[in-house]
Amino acid sequence: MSKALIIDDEPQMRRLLRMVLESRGYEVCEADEGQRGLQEAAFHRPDVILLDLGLPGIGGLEVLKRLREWSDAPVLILSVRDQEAVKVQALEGGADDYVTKPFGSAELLARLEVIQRRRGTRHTPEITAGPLRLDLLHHEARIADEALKLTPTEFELLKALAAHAGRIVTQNQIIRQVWPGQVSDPGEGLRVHINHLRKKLGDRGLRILNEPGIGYRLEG
Amino acid sequence: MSKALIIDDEPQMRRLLRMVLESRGYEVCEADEGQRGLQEAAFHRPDVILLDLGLPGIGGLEVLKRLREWSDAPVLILSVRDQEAVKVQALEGGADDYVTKPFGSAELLARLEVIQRRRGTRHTPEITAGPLRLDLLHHEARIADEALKLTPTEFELLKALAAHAGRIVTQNQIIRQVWPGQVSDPGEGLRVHINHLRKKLGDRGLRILNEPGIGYRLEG
DNA sequence: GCGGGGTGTTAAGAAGGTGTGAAACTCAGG
DNA sequence: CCTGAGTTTCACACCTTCTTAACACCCCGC
Repeated sequence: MSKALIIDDEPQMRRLLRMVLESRGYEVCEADEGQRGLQEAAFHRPDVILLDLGLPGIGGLEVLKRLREWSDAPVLILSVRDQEAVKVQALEGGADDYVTKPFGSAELLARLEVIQRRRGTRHTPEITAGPLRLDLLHHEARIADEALKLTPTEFELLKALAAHAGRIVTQNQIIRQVWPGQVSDPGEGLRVHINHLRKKLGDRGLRILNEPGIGYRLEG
Repeated sequence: MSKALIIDDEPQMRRLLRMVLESRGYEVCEADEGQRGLQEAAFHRPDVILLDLGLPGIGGLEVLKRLREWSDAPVLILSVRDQEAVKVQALEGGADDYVTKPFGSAELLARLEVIQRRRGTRHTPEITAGPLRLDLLHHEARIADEALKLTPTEFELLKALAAHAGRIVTQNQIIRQVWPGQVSDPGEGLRVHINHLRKKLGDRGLRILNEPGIGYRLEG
């Protein structure tokens, strides 16, 4: 059973959506405003999010932006006609599809299933690599349920490596991710942080290997 | 066992509702008029409220409005046909669902359970974390039955931490929840309130730990 | 053996985040 | 207008983290 989150300020629209979704077997939660929508998303980890662009307070685009900081959940935009420009912005900002009000329930359900299948129903705000689990929402790292105490830079670095676990990650790629804004930094301190990470990882089945002249590889 | 409050001016309707509800195991209390309904709601803290829109004196909408100033209890509206406009107003005013008179007992009970379950998972009237208990409805905080005297900000802050007790809560997450509307505030005063909270928590098995550069964690 | 590029390790100063007390400000109630 | 609770701002000491620098090392080709 999939969980869906509705973020829309109009109670009638929420009610309509809830009926349609629940009739199809979705578990539904709602938010009437962007801020609360983000909280609900963090709390319920919905499998799909229906987001109205015309929200009061922080707008739909802003909600999407903040959501995408930690969540990969598929997002279906609900828009009215004459919002073409904003719609494009939303799609560029990480939305998966949109429907234009008014819409039929059949169309809505169809698009929902498409974007969920496309994403593979994966929405986890975490990265796993062997025994390692990174909780991006809480900035927590665990190896087999044992918490690691990492500094922000170390966490970001490990995230970069774990996102492509088993494959080489270029020094440039790492630097761009950990130190945004730097362009062609020689990566002075990178070696130091790699060193720290290796010590903290210890001997628990995870190793950071060096590929001379290229970058690093996380092996588990 | 759930408590239900009936607010309706027709004695026959109250009698019918009471029978249906009690047969399902509800504990029932009644009010024949809006003002009294609010008093009953405050006194009995019902788990669900059945509210007739066609009340004499202060109308159903007004009752709902005043109720929502302090209560999150799910409200089921009882309406007659040809009250579409008012029904919509009620839903916008915070009602959870409605049934149209005349209605079958099966439909009534089904809707009751839906709106209770809907509120039940999330809108928990309280949050607990170890010895700590937060009563969200009355803004009361207790540690092992000993009341804490918290300011509104401190309460909201503790709520944010307790909702994810044991896990890190990012500074951004805290700021967004406690000071909605701020965007990228550096969180000047956050440290001060954390300080106050720590003093008030004292040494009672609850600690607020800092994760430098990331956020805070409530440990119990 | 020697030198050079890249890497691992360590230490220390620089930078930035945090704890804390007190003062300034806001705002409702008397 | 004053008062007091609550909130925000400020200043400064303190601590963690980041960066920088220095040096040892290891693998190569020469």
